[in-house]
Amino acid sequence: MSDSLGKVAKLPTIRRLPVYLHLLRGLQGGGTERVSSTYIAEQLKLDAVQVRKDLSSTGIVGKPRVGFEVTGLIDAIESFLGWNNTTEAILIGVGNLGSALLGYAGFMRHNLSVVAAFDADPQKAGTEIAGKPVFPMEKLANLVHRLHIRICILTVPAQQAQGVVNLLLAAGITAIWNFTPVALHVPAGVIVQNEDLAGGLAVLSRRVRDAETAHPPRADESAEGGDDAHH
Amino acid sequence: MSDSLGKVAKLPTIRRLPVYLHLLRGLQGGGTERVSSTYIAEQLKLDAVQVRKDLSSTGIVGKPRVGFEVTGLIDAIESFLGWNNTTEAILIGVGNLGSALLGYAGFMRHNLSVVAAFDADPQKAGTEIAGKPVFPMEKLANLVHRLHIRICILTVPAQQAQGVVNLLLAAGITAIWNFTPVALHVPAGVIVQNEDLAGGLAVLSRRVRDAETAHPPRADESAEGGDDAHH
DNA sequence: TAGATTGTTAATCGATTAACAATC
DNA sequence: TAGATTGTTAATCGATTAACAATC
Repeated sequence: MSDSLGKVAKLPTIRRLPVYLHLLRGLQGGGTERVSSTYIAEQLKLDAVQVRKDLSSTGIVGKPRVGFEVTGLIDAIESFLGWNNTTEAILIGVGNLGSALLGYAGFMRHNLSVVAAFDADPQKAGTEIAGKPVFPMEKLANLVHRLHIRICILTVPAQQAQGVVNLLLAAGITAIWNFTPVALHVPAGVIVQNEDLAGGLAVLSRRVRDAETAHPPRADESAEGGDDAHH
Repeated sequence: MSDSLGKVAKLPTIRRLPVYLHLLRGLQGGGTERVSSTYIAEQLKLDAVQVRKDLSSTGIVGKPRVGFEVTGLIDAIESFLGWNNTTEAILIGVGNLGSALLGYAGFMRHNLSVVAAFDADPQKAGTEIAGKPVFPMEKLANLVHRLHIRICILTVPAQQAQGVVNLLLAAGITAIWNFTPVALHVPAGVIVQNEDLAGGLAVLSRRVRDAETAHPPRADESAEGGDDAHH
């Protein structure tokens, strides 16, 4: 039963699928009809075997000697991710990041549609951001029930994260895309997907620091570094 | 030499460090002086051994029976990530996401300071967003050189990504935090850190889809799904 | 001392990479 | 057919988890 809509795919594979999708859409726009795993691997700096394995987990099969049909691949990936039919979501916390995500065109291309936003600040209620209405928190439960919303994008300040999540759970939300740095407490069966910008920044910072240790910056800049980093 | 500022740490470990940091800062704010790996593991839903291994890669040592000093841990993690002295960066592409990141307070807490933004749209030049000046692309090379900037946050449309990266490379940028879905082409030695929102959304989408397959939604909503997902 | 906690070494698990058979 | 490409099975690599010794 769990295989009826595609094989089981590993998390790293799923993360790579949107990258394939982006490349394939470009090819499709340019009129290309078939593509080989070798070509995809070159373009994305991946291993060709990995590409084939990733693609095969969506259920698609290629033709030896020929490659894959671009359109078929796009359909397979979209279908595998559930991106072929629109899912509605709400967003909570209309600060900098929340406002940006409201206007982020990428979501619609991925068929996630944010239908409403909420904020604890009563000043924000009644306004619109990127064409999306902002409501006070009191309206949350009612709207979620009425529209059968299951997904919430969480962009509130860290201190309020768990409190808001409790409201979401009470309202019937079953999946949370969590942009806060908080480990949310939810009952079994509720999906929490942590989107950790700080984690990415940490990796970047460390790589920059490693590179500087290997090749120290020019002497005319020495005032900036080299002070207390040694423990 | 490569060990002088901490042991080598795996990428997953580095990604987790900011999560520890957030918890520890909360503890510090509450006046807690010491903490055990067991407690941290409970709070963050991690394995205690993993917590100890992660922490030990920053160079810190705990005391058996006692635990770790909160302040010492914070210092060790910040120092390990290079977050104890401010690094200056620029941002290119002041759209929705770019604007949000300009105002994203999280960066300052992590000691990355965005000093200027750039945009190809001449209408945006001369304005300020979140207190940060927006310049036309022509000023890029000059400012990067003058301020010895090495890090760039890239939030331009996908089509323009590689072209802008070429400008960045010419200007002397050596590290790019890439928010576009494009596999950037850079020479060896230049750091590219891909921050892939679509990847996170893909994982969320797939998990939601899996959950729905296991426990289908109520019958009164059947119009929404179950159409063409079967291959 | 006894007991709790750290830190390390070994075992397991999962993902990537390599080798190769299948096929158009 | 010959050759290129797919897809799978085995081997390697890396990260997590488990077992246990060290220590305050």
